[in-house]
Amino acid sequence: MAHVATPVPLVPAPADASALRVTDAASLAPVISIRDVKKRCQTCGMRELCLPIALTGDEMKQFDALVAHRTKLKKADTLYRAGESFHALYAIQFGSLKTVVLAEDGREQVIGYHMLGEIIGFDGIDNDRHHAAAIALEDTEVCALPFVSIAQLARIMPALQQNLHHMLSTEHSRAQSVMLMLGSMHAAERLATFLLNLADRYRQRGYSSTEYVLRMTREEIGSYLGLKLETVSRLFARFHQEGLIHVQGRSVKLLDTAALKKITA
Amino acid sequence: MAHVATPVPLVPAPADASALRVTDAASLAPVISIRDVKKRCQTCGMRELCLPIALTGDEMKQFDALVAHRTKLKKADTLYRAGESFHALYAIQFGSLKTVVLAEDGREQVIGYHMLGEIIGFDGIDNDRHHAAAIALEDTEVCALPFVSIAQLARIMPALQQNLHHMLSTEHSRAQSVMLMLGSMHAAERLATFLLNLADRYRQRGYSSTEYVLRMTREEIGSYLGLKLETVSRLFARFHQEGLIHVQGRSVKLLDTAALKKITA
DNA sequence: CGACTAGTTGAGGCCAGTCAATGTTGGTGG
DNA sequence: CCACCAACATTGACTGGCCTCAACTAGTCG
Repeated sequence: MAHVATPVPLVPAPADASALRVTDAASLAPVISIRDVKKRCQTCGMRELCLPIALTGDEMKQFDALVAHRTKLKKADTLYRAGESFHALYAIQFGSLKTVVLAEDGREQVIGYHMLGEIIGFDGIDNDRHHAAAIALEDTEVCALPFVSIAQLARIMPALQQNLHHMLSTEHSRAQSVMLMLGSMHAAERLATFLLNLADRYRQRGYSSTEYVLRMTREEIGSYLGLKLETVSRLFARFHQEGLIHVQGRSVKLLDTAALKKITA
Repeated sequence: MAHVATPVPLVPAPADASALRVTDAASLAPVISIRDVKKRCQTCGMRELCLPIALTGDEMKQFDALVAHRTKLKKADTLYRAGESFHALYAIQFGSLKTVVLAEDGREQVIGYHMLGEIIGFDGIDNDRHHAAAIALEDTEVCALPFVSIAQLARIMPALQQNLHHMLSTEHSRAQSVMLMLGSMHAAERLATFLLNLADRYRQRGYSSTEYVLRMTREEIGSYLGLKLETVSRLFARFHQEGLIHVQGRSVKLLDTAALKKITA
């Protein structure tokens, strides 16, 4: 069963006064000295995609200082649950997560698939509680960025403010695209859109855009696309047969992206 | 046919130097003096729901000063189109608008229905272009809030910054709910959810929550809900027959909200 | 008054869902 | 290392909900 991740301090927290309680959520709060966090934004491979893009060296240092801690998640671990109090955004260092919302009757729907370099948690800002839950799909590591600190820093650092606005807006645009997909596309169009979208995001990250490994089960993909797992499975088979892709379990190879693109339009 | 609205200055713009070109989009830019805008935030009935909530009197004045102009829209007028350059958010004074996104093949999907007191335009922040179009569903009036000014003011006015973040996040949460609806609900559940959502929003605005007039056609409602207009029409008839609602064209009266709520879950 | 748009209602078809059986994969412990 | 098990995936047969097509009505505006 999935359990809540207990953030692992990279270095044992010292017992002296420099130890700082970063958050108020007792169950999640690690006692950890900020000075002891080893990895820094300056050396982070993801900084090009993260909040501090376009910051000067000095600004970067200030931003770096507010990173509360890094959290390691194992597969199926929960980063935050729906209804849980919000205090931080999370930058994904590596790995991937899904975000899910629950209907009142218990049905759940995957509404997001997030990979390294992306920032999640925006849904908690408006009423200090998360609407969705975030669950790791594999071994994953995230940086916790306390939101009050970000907001504070954004006031004196226009570039950071702009980045924050951009990220919030990008999330919104992404959501709009998903709505378009769910509202007006057929099953095959949805899957093709999904496969091409993944290809694009892997390409942006310097990975192969034609060959990748899915991190979600057929059921999770189906949930994200508003389809049943059997439908997803059948579509994979059909695309494979038609020579558009090669599928072997979760390994996917796009063979004819032009044809896939044609399906989406 | 829908045509782009030409914002009507409330007072003829003077020809002197105080005339200020508020925007660069030539076709949309009204030449209007900021000093001549009559209505102020202080006297606006919508200020409780708008960006300046919780601002002090002095802060409110500063915010008020940045409101570039008010725009009057007739039914079917376009406030902004997809692809158009972004420069302002819009606060809806009265009336309502739909937001629509277009797929590459020309299909369009309604992704939002916005009423007085709401702020739209957030989708343009990330790459300075709007992703969706906003179209008036009736005679409507909006305040244009230049985004650079808002951002600037937010840096020195934490309450405004917080409001801005909240609004962006609320939009995100709303989008998540729509995704849940489109991805995992049946036709009847979707319509019931829609009707109850409208009831709630009218209630928040001090209107009747059990009796209201729809501003959208069956086709637009269907597009928003991912259904065809015939399906929407049939569902209205069914709900009516079952005594859940009373429908007469676009006038709706909710008779059994408990039963409607039950349908959604 | 005619033309047009919006809405209703019916008949029939198809796409995706449901139910069910079987195959495959990956992790765990003997 | 292999056997076992559970989770994941595939495939087939059938069903049903929503879409499509179509005819008709009601209301609106020039």
